[in-house]
Amino acid sequence: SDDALTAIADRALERETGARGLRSIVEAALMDVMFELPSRDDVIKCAVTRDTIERGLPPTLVTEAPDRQQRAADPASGRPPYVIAIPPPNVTGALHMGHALNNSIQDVLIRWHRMAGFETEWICGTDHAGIATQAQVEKALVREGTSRRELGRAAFLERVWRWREEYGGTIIGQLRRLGCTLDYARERFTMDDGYARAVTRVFVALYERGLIYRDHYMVNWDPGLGSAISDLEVEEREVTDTLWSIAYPLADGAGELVVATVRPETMLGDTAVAVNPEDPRHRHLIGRSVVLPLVGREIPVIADDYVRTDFGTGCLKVTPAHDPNDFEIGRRHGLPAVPVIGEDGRMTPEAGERYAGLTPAEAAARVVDDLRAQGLLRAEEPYTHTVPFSHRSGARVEPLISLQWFCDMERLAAPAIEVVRDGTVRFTPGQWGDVYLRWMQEIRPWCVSRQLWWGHQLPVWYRGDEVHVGPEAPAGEGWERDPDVLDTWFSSALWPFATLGWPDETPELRAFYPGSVLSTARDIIFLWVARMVMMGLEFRGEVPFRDVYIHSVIQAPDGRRMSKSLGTGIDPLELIDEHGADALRFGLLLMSSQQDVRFSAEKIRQGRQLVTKLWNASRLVVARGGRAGHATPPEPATLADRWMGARVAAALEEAGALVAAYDFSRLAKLLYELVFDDYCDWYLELLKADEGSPEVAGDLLEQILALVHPLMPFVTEACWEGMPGAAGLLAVHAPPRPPHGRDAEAEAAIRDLQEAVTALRAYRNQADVPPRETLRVHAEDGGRLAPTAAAFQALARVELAATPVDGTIVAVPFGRLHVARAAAAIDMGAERARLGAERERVEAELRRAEGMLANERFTSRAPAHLVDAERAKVTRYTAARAALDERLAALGA
RNA sequence: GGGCGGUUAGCUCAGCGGUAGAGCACCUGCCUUACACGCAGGGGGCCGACAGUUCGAACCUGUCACCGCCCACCA
Repeated sequence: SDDALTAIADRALERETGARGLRSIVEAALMDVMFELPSRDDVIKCAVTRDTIERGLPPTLVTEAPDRQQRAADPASGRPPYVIAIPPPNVTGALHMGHALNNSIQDVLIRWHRMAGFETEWICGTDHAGIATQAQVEKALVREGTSRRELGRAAFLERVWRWREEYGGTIIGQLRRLGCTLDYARERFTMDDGYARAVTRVFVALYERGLIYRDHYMVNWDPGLGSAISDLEVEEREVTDTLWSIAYPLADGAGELVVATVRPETMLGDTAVAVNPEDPRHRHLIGRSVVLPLVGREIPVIADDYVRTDFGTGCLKVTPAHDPNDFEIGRRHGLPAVPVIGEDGRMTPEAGERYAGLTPAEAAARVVDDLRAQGLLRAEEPYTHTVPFSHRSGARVEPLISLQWFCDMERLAAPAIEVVRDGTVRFTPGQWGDVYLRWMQEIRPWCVSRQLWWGHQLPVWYRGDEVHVGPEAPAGEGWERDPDVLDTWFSSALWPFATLGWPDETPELRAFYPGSVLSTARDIIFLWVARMVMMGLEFRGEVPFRDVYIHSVIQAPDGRRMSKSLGTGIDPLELIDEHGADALRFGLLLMSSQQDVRFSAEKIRQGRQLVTKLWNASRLVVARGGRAGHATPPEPATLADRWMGARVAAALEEAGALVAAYDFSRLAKLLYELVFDDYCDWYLELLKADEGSPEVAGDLLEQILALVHPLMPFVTEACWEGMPGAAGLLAVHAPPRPPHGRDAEAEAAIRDLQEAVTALRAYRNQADVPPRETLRVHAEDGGRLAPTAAAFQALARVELAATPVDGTIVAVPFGRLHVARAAAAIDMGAERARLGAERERVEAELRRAEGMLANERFTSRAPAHLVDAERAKVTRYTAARAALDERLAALGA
């Protein structure tokens, strides 16, 4: 391991000193390499259970990733670095399945590009998660019999910081267990000093550019939280309420108007009744007034297009203080707003003595009672509609007018729309780009202030009517800082550049902005992705990333959402304990898709099977004398070598395309098949039959390990370490090199071999021939099996006879195999039925193909190669049918 | 109310215009000295319904039926 360290240090020195003068990076990298890189034993720490030792099974790999990612970039290439900023997990959070999938994906991308020679940077860090964290600490305080208010702001914040020290960041350790090669050395936190500086700078700049302003406006008030929340934090839920019809007497005593409402308590704040100007039923009332029951206030009847004539009575009570629509109507007509529900979620004194202090629900009941007593209730009926609830606290959102800070989004959105339209930023799958655009085009102001303590306090000071926005209080006495903090997403929006030292022009910022890819779940496209694009463009003049990959959502096995509260969550850490991190990573990637998928434990088990397979295959190859570290690919000695080399080369090419397309499910599948089907089931079997050379087997294993490594870093690293000739970490291995290109001759020969071996195995099963029994076979094959005759005899356990033998005919696409075994051993009836069915299938296909060829419209219109394909099929099926006829005849049919 | 996605083998999912695929589960053989967390062989599907386009449709178009998600200020 000392050699490895030295080599890495040497390479780092050489590399970094040439790298665009990034002095601080050079020093940091060298320090890490020299003093902090764990030894190989730490990197590949294998927890070997008693069971695995006793049974000789492979180790269960549950280790942690290296502390420091290795940069293997070639600065001479001039390629831009490959950069991903992790979606910062909540500092107090625990790793869940979404994190596990998303970070597996990112690690594949990072490792893949690192091995491909890119300089890579995977920005690491956590989010302070204002509301979630504050809520957790508050809960703890309640258990201790105290509260946030009791402690006071300063003591409370101190407490949160301590909480963070104690419980925060465990998720980062969990990412290590997953094997993620983040840049742990440069871990950031959205509340660290440098980051706070960036947040302040952005707020002040946006204020100075006129994009941030303070206003009395209708906000979503979360009474549970005691704070305003943004539109995106509101969730509409269907609720069945009662729709009450209430009579409002006309002020002149000439009758009444009837309005309908599900919130009778808000009538206390009504300042008008609106009707549609086109409505003949009510037109004559416009400009007159009604007396608001229970209150006695005289309010006008106004005309507004917003009122529907086909709903309810056509009369709308207008409560500008507590309904977003009414708020707009109020602004249009200059109506006063009478707030009757306060920020504490209770009725205000303005609601009247009789109602003040009640909850809205209590007030509603009392209002209804009172109206009924006065004979003003006209009707009540059940009514199902959607009602806003807080995503955060679960409380029913109370729309009310409040003085808050807003960010005007329209100007910021314009260029962010453009970059997605013109493809500068590309979503995968592409449909999410449309979703993004639709939202951006109808973007509304963002309420960025929160009435919380944990977060970035607004850089705003007040003195009387004076307002100062800036990093510090202005000179002079009496300035008080705004107690509110910023929406957590405000700071998250700066993540791609604030983590790199902005607003300073640091070397990291110059080197690693803009990033390459953002990988995330779709639920934060608006909350986070869109805002990063806007802020990146506004403050760096460049998009923060070129590609946005939206991964699938993994649901519980029963199709419900995976969530702790539903009890449907599955803990990825337990899966790591049970199957190892590689198995989890692989399984999740295999599951992932363009659409939502249900979690299936089988996929994780499949991952584990691949781990085991690689381990066992490595043992075999090493035992046979295979080694790693060939400077140039060893010359293939056999057809099997050539064939397998071609398979690896093909897989390599395909894998590259799949990574580029973010198709991780297919990538996982491709590698699984390469290892199981091609390398183990065929090539290693051929190797055992001395039809492959250990030199090539070792080299191919090395390439396969390198290819699989981004998905399964632990087992591949362990296998690699066990190979003679292996030096250094596989993680910084050169990219897998295609051993040889296509090899038509070898591929054809091995295909013939596979067909013959498979046909004989099938025959053996049907004819109930013991696997150990060697069969005498005469091949009528036009010499097709000659190049692989020895392999054929070994794998099919046959002895080739030069002269014809009597017995059974086994058909292969290129001829017939005569097996010297009496057909009597076979269940004649069953065999005849089976062959008959097979013949029928072939016959049907033949008829279909002939039918197509007989159709003049097909032969004249379809592309030539498809017509040729059909002709070839006819030839093939005719031959197959003849062979089947022959076998049926031999059976005496 | 608007939009998006889904409906394919018992289960979880691929395939998206030219003979229906994988893994798991199932059945039958094998402890073949890398691996029984394995190997070999096999059974199983009118591709949600209906109509249309096409020489040809699981795949394209339309309608419908369920299921899921997102957006939305009709009291």
